[in-house]
Amino acid sequence: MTLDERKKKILESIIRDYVETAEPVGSRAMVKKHDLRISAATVRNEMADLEDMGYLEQPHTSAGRIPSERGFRYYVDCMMEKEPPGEREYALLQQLFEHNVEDWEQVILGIAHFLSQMTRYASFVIVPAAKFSEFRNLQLLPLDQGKALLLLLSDMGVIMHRIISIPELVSSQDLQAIAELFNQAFRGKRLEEVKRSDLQLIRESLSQRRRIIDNALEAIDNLLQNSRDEKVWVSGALNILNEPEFKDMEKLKRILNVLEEDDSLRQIIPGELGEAVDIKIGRENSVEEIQEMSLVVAGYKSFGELGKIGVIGPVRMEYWKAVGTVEIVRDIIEDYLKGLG
Amino acid sequence: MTLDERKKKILESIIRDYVETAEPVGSRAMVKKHDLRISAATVRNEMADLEDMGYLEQPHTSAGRIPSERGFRYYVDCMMEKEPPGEREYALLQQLFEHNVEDWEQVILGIAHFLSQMTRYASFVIVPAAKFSEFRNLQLLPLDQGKALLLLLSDMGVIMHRIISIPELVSSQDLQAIAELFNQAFRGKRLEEVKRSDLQLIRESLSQRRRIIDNALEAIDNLLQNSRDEKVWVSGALNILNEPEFKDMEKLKRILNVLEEDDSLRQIIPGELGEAVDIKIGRENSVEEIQEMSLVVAGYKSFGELGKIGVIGPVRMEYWKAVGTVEIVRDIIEDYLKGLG
DNA sequence: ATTAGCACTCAATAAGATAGAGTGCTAACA
DNA sequence: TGTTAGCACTCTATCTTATTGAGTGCTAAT
Repeated sequence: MTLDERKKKILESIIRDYVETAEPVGSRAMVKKHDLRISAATVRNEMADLEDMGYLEQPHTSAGRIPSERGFRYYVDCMMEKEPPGEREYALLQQLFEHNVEDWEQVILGIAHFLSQMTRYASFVIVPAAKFSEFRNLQLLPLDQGKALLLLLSDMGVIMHRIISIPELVSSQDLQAIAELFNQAFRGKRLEEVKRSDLQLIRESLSQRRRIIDNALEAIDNLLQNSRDEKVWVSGALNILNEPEFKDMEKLKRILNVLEEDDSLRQIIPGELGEAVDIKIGRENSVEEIQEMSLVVAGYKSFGELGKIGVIGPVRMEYWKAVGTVEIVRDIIEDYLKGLG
Repeated sequence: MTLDERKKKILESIIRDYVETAEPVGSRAMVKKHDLRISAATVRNEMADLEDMGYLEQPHTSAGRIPSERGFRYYVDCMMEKEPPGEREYALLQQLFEHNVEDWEQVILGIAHFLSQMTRYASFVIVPAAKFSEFRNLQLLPLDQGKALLLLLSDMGVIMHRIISIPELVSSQDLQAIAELFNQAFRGKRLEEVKRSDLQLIRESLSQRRRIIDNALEAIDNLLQNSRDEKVWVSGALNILNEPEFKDMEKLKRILNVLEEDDSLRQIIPGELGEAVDIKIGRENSVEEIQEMSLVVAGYKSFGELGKIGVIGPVRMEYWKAVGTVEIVRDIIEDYLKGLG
């Protein structure tokens, strides 16, 4: 289904006006604003056509037109030119790396935060689950008075550190020996492959020093159970307070609650992502609570796994800006992570 | 200024009704509800007195009365009996410690989260700045391919871990020697006392292996600069969406924004705290944006420093519940932290 | 194919009417 | 002297009714 140039022009004008004002767009006002060289009556005819085709809709008979979700979809697929962020924003984004003090998760979080500020929509990041990363190294370091630091490293960096208690009389060599046991058993394995039965095996193979082993095992076991899932972060959720479509308190509550709950978000964000930025408009989302919102998501490679970053905003979204910005941010993250390897 | 029994009873009734309904309380309805054994007319007289004394106010001449901030203050100071959480909640709270996998900051965060669920207000925690903790141990562990793990421990646990790059040909003994240098210089010092000049000193005293030292120093220096401040966490901020006094969107925005910004919160929460739970009602708060809210805060001892935990809600707050709950939660946190030592 | 003109529609706003909860005051009562 | 019933009055919230104005669809002329 392809539209002639004039219809396209009109659809685009309506979309841009509507995105800006959140009000239905009338024929007269539109002709004036964009000074198209046709009359309002002609525009009305074209609008009626576009409505028949399903690209526009009318809140009520005597109101202007607003783009339907299908209208947005057509625009996004066939007409949109993405708009990368300006020089100034780009420079600010780069600055985030100058004081590179944080660990990489923190850096990505910072980037996501900035993404929400640039777009004025809520942003989210999904960091792949640590369970997919590769076991590198387990360390047991003696601390004072019957305590030791258990340290677990994978190719993603430090995955866990926890202070465990040990008998008073264990030597640092003993600890190293125990750690070595873990290392031999697990080196190169993915964390998800480390099963409880493996843990059990180690326990049995080394029955002396049982207390240390037990404590270490318990910590690791807990880690494996609790960190199975990828991490989800949202920032700038309050941006939706500025959108007129959410002036209704009930709607607002529903949506903010969804944005606050990790589990809901995991469901919302598409599982598979291609190279290109993915857009879900309104009811294209399967989760009911956010069928009045749109998603713009990009995937990034993180230690061989798929991470995700994007924004979530009203259907009446500046897709051109959102797509341009998310894309750049994705590229920057990938570059950064590549630099870490 | 003390009130006779009847006035107290009336003030309390008004407060409880108003807290529950958020509506002005009229004489007739009140007499019926609480079946006081006096007539509405008498109550009206008493109300007029209480209004003269400044404990009640009238939104407009023909409305009922609502408690003034001073009224709440009187109630809180002279009449209130705090109400600890029920058995069931207490049990749930205890459960939080069963799967004690997290590090202690995470545990405290979990407790604060639970606090917001119990009270239905926003809760906050302030964790004292790491700069006050005592340097214990610096470790440099070799990883693969020109990388090492820098680990900084204080009495508060692991303060920092960061992967730094090192020349390919450094032995594990070399790393240990370097770490030992830091340890001798800093052991027992408070982090806040470690000055840049000290760092400089180490750098000069060991000019070979400069690259490792430089990288380590930079990481530490960054840490010292960036972790100066205490950490603030808020949870359950969305609870205020349920309060009728914040149905106005502008008010809501202002308040949620304050709750989201660490710096604003730091200003809001009183710096000094005694043994008892501290209550700030409405305009007793100095920060303008939250002068329609009340604070209930308790301090807890954390590694010798003062941490804070509490709730923030509308002036029309169930102070009795809030105080009871915050107090219990504070005690539980202190017990927990004591157990860590 | 385009456009001017006109009757019609409908939400949003304003203006007026009503109801109801609550007060303050007065006078009677224990 | 403290308490209470009664009553006139006040004021908001709500409901009704008009009015306005932006916008449409249709028809006829260009």
